[in-house]
Amino acid sequence: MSDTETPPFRYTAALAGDIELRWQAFWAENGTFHAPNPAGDLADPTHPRAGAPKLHVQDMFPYPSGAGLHVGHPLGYIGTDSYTRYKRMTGYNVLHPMGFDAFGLPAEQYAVQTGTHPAVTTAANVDRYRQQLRRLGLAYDERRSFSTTDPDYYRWTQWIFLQVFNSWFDPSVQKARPISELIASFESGERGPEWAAASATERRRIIDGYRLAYVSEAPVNWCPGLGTVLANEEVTPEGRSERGNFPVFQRSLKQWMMRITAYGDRLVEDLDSLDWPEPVKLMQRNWIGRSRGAHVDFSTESDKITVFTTRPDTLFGATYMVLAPEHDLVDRIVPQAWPAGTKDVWTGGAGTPAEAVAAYRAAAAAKTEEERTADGKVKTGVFTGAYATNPVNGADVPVFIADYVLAGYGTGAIMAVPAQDERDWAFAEVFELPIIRTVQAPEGFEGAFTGDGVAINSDWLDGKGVAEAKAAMITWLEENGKGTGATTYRLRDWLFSRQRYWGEPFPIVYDETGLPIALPESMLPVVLPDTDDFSPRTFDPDDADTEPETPLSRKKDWVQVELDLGDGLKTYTRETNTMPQWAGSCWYELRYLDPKNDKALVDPDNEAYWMGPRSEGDPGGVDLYVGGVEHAVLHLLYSRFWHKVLFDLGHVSSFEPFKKLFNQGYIQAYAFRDARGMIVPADEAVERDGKWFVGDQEVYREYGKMGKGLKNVVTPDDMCEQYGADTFRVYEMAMGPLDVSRPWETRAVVGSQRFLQRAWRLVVDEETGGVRVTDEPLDPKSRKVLHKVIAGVREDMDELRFNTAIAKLIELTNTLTPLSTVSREAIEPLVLMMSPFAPHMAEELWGKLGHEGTLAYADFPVADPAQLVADAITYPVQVNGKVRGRVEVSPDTPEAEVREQALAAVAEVIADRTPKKVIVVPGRLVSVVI
RNA sequence: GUCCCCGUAGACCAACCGGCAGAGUCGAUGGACUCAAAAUCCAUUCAGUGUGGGUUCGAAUCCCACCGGGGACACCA
Repeated sequence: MSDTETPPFRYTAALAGDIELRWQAFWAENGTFHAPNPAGDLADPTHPRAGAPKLHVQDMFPYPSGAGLHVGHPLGYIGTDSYTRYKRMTGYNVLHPMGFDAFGLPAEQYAVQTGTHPAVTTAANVDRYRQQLRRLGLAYDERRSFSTTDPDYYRWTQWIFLQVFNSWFDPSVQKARPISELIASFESGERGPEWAAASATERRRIIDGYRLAYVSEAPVNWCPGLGTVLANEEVTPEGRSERGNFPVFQRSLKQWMMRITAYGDRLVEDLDSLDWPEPVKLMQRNWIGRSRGAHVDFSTESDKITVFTTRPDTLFGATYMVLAPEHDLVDRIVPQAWPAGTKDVWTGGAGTPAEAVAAYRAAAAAKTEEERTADGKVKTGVFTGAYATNPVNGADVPVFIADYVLAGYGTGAIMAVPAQDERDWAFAEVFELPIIRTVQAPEGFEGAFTGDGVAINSDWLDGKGVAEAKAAMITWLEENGKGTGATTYRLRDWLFSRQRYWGEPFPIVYDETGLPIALPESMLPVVLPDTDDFSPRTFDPDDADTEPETPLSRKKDWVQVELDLGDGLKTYTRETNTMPQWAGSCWYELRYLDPKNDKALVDPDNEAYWMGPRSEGDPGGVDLYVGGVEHAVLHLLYSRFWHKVLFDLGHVSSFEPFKKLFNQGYIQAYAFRDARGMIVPADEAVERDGKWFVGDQEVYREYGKMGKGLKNVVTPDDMCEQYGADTFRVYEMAMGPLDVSRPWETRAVVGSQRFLQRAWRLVVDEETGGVRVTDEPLDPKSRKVLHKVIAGVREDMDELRFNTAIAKLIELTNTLTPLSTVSREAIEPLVLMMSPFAPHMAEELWGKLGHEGTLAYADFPVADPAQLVADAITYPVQVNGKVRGRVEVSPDTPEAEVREQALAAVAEVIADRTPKKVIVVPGRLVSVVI
């Protein structure tokens, strides 16, 4: 291409780049996108939006990787940027911040690989991300940006940890309360006499048992390959680590936990107050897994076995019991020899119950999780030799162990009711156990009946429906001391410690008792000590018998610390675990509100303004939160939990962090393999006659994530270089609805560039650079189009339908293009409406149209209702569903008149037949039935 | 296996509460400009809505079944 032949003032990538860098500098210098707070340092009563209605829109912040952004990453950011620019122009005080989630495993692993300190690589990555985002013209209030690794930020992460540590959950009010209130209640003696008799250390231990953050020795997910323990949420159903895909083993280790289970009910129930996609709500409900039912006690000769059941109404049909193989009671109930009546299939061929149990346990332990849960697998198990007594009818039922009962759920023991449970049915068939129906199944029904029906074979329950029978049975159990109503959760407490370096240190020390002591707020932040020795101790991924070792524990001079915590100067030992990656992202939405506040996490006035509830029942929270569906459980559950704790303790007025959630789609890309199956660079593939070639070699197309592995990465930098940021933004927004995933196609980007070029040309003469716009009024027909487009664009913007909004803007541009004069009446609204998507070009044109400064606070165009009324309506006239004619009438024509004209228009088709029915749909069509 | 979402021109996507299947983009074809090409501009092209039923005056839209794609859950008592 020769520059001399391109018109000198054409909107090319080079010109776009020039305009874009200029406006980005302007916005930064003038603080154009600073949002005023009601209180504190960021308050600004002179700001055009001070005191205006607020709108808090947020993206899930990125984890800055070494690879930088590809074109898929900013999709949501551009969406929220366009949306918030629009809302700002309609009068809102918009908060649209961006930060960086920079602690965590990947940064540390990258650092280990490269031998560079994670602080260095993280800072470099954050820097690069900032540059890339700035280049796209994203309108962030940069004063509110932070990384979770900033000590000023994680000081407050640690502060929240202290709040959690210094609280307990009071079930009587279903909320967290300060631990001091619990201590006071113990000291008053209202919680029994043990307190008075307890030593100081014992008292601490008692209290520690109530805290929302606590240390416990419990089975946890130990991942030798990563050298750390993991939360349940971080382990895949296959029993491997979500990150790195290493084997995970159950080990009993001493770890920090957070009592998220206390919030199970509220985490389920408050979902109803949220405007979230249903699938995400469902995933959270599934994960929490609340079930209501009863604990029922079955007695054996020596012990009592408590089971959890959701179907206490079927107790009369319980014909055997099953314990998880690991259940504590198994060894105690196993008798010396098989009792009389033991069937052969029950013994697994073993000579004694003890041998059978041992053999079964060994076999179960050797199985992988996949084998254990394999679809359609036959039930296995073995008789323990013991019998228990069904509390409702005194029947003796055999007790089995089987791996279909999980140790970690409920009590690890079940009563088996084969007639009403498919799993129990399958087991009963294998082990020849009796099946007694206790719910009337439909005629001819085979198998376990889990539906609703009338109780049968159940003595005093007979005739009751399932719900009624459940309630009656729970009452009976409680009155007879055989059980209680109970609710269980699949959700486990949150394993909160990691044996890694790159995370927030705990604000915790230990004294000689080995019990944890919270550091006072005045000692925050506990700064992560610098070290060259940051590599975690990892192990052979398959070696379960290894012990985690925290990198911080090697830093002896840091671990041993002299402090005065009220008892004079003493030596303490620091906690050497660090917090999990989720900690920093659990509350960042709050810090954006008041990022510089060093007195409080967030000033209450600022929190109430940006996130407070607006009406009764309103949970408050971020008005719009946009991000990928992959955070449906982990991040969104943890942050809801922390938010509720902060709410209970009075630090925030909203009881949910994110009122509306929107899941954006993904941009994926084609990748190509040659005949040998090797990936070839996607940008070298050329299409010919429906086939793809690199040179003369045919290659084969597939579809997947954009990434190095598939050699199909396209970066925003490439796009800015080739087309400019505005073109890139318009393309991403125009290619489809924000929530739909779609393939990237670089060659289609030119369409968006052409659109911007046409719009540019409406204002600027490509040869002279002069402004072509006149003050002559627009012709009436185009005016109608203009107002129709304004009305449509507003509607689309409000609903986040950016693709259709852009289509309307293109339509308007295409309407104006052939006109001989370019009227200001049309151009100014067009420029304003384009500005959310192509802000740099719009600013530039706005200036050329004679305006000073930025258009960021200009009023978004409003449609004139008078212009939205059509001059004439053309009614298609259908006869028996087929269009047979048309009539054109003025919009205010009465229905009867339309009907008459329509019938006249199709008189020939109707001929001498009599219409059975004539339907006039006002403004739409006329349908004649003959 | 169960549940959820989605199938519309060659590709990406529109079509509001059931009312004439097309707003926009790419591609393709033709033309203008050019010595030529690129870029740009103008014009044209193309589906009857995954399949089969049903409801309705009228179905892409609602209902049922099936096919295809994507996602979630998968012994949670």
